[in-house]
Amino acid sequence: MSHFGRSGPPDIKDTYSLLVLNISFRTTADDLYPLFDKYGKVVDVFIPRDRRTGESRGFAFVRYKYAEEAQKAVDRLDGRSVDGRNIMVQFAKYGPNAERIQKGRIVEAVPKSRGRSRSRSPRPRHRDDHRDRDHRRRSRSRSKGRYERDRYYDKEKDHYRRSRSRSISPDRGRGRDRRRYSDERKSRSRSFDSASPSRRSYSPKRSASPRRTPSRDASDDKYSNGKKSPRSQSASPKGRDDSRSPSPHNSAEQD
DNA sequence: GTTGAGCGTT
Repeated sequence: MSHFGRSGPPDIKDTYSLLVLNISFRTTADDLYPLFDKYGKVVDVFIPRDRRTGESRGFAFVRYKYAEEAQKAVDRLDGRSVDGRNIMVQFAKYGPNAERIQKGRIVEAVPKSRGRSRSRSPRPRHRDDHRDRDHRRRSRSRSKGRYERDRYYDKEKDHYRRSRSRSISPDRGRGRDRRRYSDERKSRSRSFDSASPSRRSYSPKRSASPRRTPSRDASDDKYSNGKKSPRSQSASPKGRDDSRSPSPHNSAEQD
């Protein structure tokens, strides 16, 4: 039973989710499970991964069966050195089962009886200040470089859109690409053909121009969510590439 | 090979 989150949340009825932050990017659920399981009954361990790269986002969710055990793990593992990084363990708040928190005001934390009378690390937490959660997932990291690049294309986006609106219809370009990449779509990411400068035959000067509109971006994300990223996202990084290369054609990358 | 504030999936 090392596959957590493989089939979604197993049983979230009386479990308490803990948020583990500051973990290594290569830390897996199997690495955290034995660590947290020592302090209590761990029901599930889930590590969110990036949709595009599939890399770990640097935090995990450990679900305990009892709040007291969870609190104990928080107190014991909080600030602990894991994989060379000192992790931060705290109770999850914005989780899917956050309703119980506001309803019963349980806060998923231990009752006032125990309270956090033990010892708490006075770490500076400016999380409440940054309420823009949507901003964090975009510029989570080195993505900032892309962010600036997107802004740069933003001004050209309008010009680019006008050009192709009166000259080339989107259906024409897509129809051709879709026909050619019929078999590539299965193995290749859709982001590639959009970001490939060589693919833009009708606008070689502009080169890479994702021209991402909010609506398009949302749709694109949904597609990636439902079909493009079915890979396992749990403690099994072993067979992540085995199920994504059914094409015997090695020239799929070359045009 | 990179990054480091944060809150999650079938």
